[in-house]
Amino acid sequence: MRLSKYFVPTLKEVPSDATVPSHILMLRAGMVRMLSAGIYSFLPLGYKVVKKVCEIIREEMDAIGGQEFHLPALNPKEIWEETGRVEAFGDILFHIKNRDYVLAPTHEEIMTFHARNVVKSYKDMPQIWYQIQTKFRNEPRPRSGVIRGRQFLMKDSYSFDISWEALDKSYELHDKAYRKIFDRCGLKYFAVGASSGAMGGTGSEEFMVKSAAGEDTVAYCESCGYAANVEVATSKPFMRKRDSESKSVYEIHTPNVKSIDELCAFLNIEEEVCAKSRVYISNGEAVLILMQGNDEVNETKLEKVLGGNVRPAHPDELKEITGADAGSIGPIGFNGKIVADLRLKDRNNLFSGANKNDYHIGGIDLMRDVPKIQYADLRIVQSGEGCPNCDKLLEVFPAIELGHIFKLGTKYSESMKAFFLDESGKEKPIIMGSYGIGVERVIACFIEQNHDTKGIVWNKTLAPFTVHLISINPKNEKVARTCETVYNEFQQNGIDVLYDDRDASPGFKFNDADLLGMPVQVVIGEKKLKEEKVEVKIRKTDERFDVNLRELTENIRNLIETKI
RNA sequence: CGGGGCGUGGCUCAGCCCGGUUAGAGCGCCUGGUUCGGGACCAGGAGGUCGGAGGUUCAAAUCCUCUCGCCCCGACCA
Repeated sequence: MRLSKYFVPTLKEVPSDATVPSHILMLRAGMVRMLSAGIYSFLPLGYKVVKKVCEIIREEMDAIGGQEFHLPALNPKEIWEETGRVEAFGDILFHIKNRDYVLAPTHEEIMTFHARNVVKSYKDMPQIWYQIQTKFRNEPRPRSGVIRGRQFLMKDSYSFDISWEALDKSYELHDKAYRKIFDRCGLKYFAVGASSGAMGGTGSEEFMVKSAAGEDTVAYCESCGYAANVEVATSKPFMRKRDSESKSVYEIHTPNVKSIDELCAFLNIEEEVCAKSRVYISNGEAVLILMQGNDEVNETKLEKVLGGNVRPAHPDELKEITGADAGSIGPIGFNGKIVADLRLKDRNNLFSGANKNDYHIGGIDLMRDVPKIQYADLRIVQSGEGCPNCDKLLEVFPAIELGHIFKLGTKYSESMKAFFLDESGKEKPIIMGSYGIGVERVIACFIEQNHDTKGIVWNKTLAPFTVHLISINPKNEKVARTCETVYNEFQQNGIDVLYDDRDASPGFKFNDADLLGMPVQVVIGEKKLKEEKVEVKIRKTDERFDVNLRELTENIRNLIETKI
């Protein structure tokens, strides 16, 4: 492709509304343009990458027996009402105004609709059906370019099996396929166990990429591979022991002392001897939660302990329940359920609020003074704490979810009456799984992981072109003629080449080439041509060397095979 | 949905607080010429209802009200 005829509007300056590297670079490299918040147009160069990712996905899905479909994005609302998901999705689901249609945010219902009409016998299974298609979700806040959009491309697949054991196989196949896909794309990723959320189901795994632009927070152990969303992550934090002697309880006047830090400074004590109080409302009942020092309450864990939803008490409720405002609440004199984090188990000589504004209490012995206390793991895990599975340390960081695999079970087959007859002629619901990959996220994550100050650094798998051919001075006849020859020869040898034949200054072309980031650059200029040589540059390493013109194609082919 | 910020040629921004010539700059674009190994130079030129609507005023990019859009933080997130 000749750059002079190719629509690649590169930008020298950073567009003002982009902040994350992948977004900035996709705009600057002329891959995408925004149409509206969370809605992006892919330009030719960007779409070429999309097609490459899709092709890898297709190959790996086909390899596990997947069959590609193409389902409508426009769906009758009544199918979605069969599973109750019109309500479940709420405002996220786009509704068509002049007919009872919705824009599909995912396709469990539609796949199940087709399955129930044709998959009637145990002999018809297993099936793996997939598609790569545009999804629509009315995200309240799209962000980070294509990472969270209102319209996006997703590979979604669905497995139909006769038993849970068979589902395990389909799930395993997807797990392996996903790893191959992400490996082939050159992504550094890891898999975490996750709660299946509103999708329903019994088991799920998320494929994540570490990134500052991520919206999930995960705890990860480099050493043993333990990885979990912080919502469910556990750790081995440092546990402070009970002092050998317990002091008796005493009240301290602490005017204007609210936070743990203020308390520590005021009394000149360590954070570890403080029991921070939080009041939650669970099933209409006030529960006091005690955490050590500045440890934060993990509400997901708390909900599991208390059963059902929890919410923090409002300030006026606090006053009514405890007699004090936030900052002066504590376990002594609190009438109600008390749950403390494991880090406080059986501890003594603790400081906490007095349930009286501007007063704290010291010398608290949880064994002696708070007899009805219950203990549970309630902390949000933090970086540097011990991995629960090995003796190394955890790292906590934000991550982007690339893909998600679920064991759905019978949620959809039962509500939509997708039944089959087993060997004994008994009617049973189909056992389903669903599996998704965000196509644009694969691209954005790759760029997040593979860029430098000058631009994108593609690998040969995803690069829109393998070689970027730069003509230094196209007005020089020999340069122009040589470039044309090389360009043709590359193409005849199956080397996908982008040829910068524009009449622009060398620096301009070099910078564009670095921005676009093709793995290999071939520079043809008058100077080196005098010795029948051209310069070859590896984008990733910035390595440059001269190659004899006559050996160029052979050399580049070797380079592609071995070095990039 | 709460908080903050922004909206001025294609892009990045200045001007706004304190209203007053013809609304500026850099980049990009067009024409001609020179140049050609890391975002070249000279000369000439095109391009703006200052997001939109209403109001105040002799006078509004500038002040006020409403509205739309975009970004960031939070809430939410299959």
